[in-house]
Amino acid sequence: MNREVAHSPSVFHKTSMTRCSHDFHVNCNNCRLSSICLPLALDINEIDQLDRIIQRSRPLQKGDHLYRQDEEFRSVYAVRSGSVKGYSITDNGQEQVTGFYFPGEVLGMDGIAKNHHASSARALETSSVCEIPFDQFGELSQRLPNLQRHFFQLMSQEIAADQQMLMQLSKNTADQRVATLLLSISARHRRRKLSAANFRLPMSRTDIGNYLGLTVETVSRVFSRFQKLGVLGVDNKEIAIVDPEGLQTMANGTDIN
Amino acid sequence: MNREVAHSPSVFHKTSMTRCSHDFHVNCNNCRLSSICLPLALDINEIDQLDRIIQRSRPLQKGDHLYRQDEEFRSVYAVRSGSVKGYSITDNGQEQVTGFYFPGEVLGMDGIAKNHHASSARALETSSVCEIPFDQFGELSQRLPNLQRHFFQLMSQEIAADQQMLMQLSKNTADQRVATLLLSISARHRRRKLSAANFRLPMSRTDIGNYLGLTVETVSRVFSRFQKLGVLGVDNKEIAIVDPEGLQTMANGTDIN
DNA sequence: CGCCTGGTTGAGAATCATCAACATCTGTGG
DNA sequence: CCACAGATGTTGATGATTCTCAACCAGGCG
Repeated sequence: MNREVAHSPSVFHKTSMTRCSHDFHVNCNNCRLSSICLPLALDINEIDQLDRIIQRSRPLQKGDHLYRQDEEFRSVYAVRSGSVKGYSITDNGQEQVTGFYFPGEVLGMDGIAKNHHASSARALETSSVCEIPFDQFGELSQRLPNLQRHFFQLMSQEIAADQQMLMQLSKNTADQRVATLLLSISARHRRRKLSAANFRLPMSRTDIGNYLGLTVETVSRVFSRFQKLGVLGVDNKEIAIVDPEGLQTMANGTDIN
Repeated sequence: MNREVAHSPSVFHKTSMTRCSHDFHVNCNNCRLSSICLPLALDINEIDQLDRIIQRSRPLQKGDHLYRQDEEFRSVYAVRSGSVKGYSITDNGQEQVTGFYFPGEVLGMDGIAKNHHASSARALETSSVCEIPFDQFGELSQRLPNLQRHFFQLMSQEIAADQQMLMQLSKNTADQRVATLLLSISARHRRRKLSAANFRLPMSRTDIGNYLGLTVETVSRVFSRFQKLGVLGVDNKEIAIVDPEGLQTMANGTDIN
């Protein structure tokens, strides 16, 4: 059971003494997120088998890494609470934010191909995650068709989402991009039975800009403009969607079709 | 109407397009592409099982669809010859090219999630493809760990590639985007043991622009500029990479950091 | 209290889109 | 085989969105 690896800086590989000390009672069956997370397609017995390979550690602090680019790939992760930012660094040292992950969402799948993580992931706030060792997961999904199928679907979803994002970056204005991101975050809150209208953005303006292919300044201006138009309420990271329809219109492109 | 080729015609070795693609008894075992395609990770016996579920139809003509957006998802496809364009249509009717697929490459995986294709795919030229019915494929990969693993990797690769593309669109100039695309196509030719320096682009300038988030005019100008700089030879769709290093420099960003 | 990070706002600059004209290619039918 | 028409590609002039540079403000923390 000694999987601790000295060369790895990830928190997961140096928490042996704290694992299971507080969280042993959390499992997939009693997890509020099971209906939108990996267990989604499984029956009780299957969930139990999945649960047995999942590792839960103590919460990550803001800024802690789940994994780093080029590190050996071992696991995929499901966010349990908090939020996580995925990003990668180009050859010439620029950062590109590749996604934001909220509770119930799975990340790390881009590392499967090369057995090394193609991106890094760090907590945007205090967060906890479930680690799913991929070797064991592969074996398990060999035995559970439902699990295999669901994971295929999960990866497919990620592909489709990324392509949606390509569209964003390729065709949309700054206004449209920001509006779309806010609507996406709103929808993900709704999925978790949280307020779709009022929420706190866990990421910085810089991260938003980076993700959307815009500068901080532009993002800030868009927020201000939306507020002035009465579509949004903006108080630093607190966001209120005052006029959802209006925001949707902005996302579609201001001009009438 | 004689074509007066005023610009460096010597760099071109016209690529012959007359390869016979209607082999009658094509199978994965005798396919030239098996080492870079789905069979990659399988042994002879396993390839045979895979081969048995693959359907091969007569070649597609230029413009023919493999599948259309929103159509029910049944299969993924591997390109055997020719080339394919993936694209989707937004709510407001705009087209977004999501990828170009060359022999040995697999497409259609974005349809798995919702059981409906999230994009369309059409042949850019006369092409043949292998159709892989996904139900059977799922069952088979249930029995063949190697196949499951390889397909996980394939999807992961697609995710990583899309995220790479996000970076492109988000951070790079027109020059960098075009340079990167050309280098990508070049590398994929090399993988198939074809000339990495001289090839024919199967897609239109419009498609390139659409894919890269640029207008046709911009793409055209970049091509002209690269030619003027002695990096490329451009004769309509025939491309000669005259100075690969130079092109790589353009892809990285012209300015030194 | 002052520093530092993160956010906002303004003015000017740059890249790329748009509009427009023209050139070239393709393929179809005479 | 040629002629023509529509599609595709090229080039130029102009303009808009967004970036860059810069100043300033606000909040958190030593």
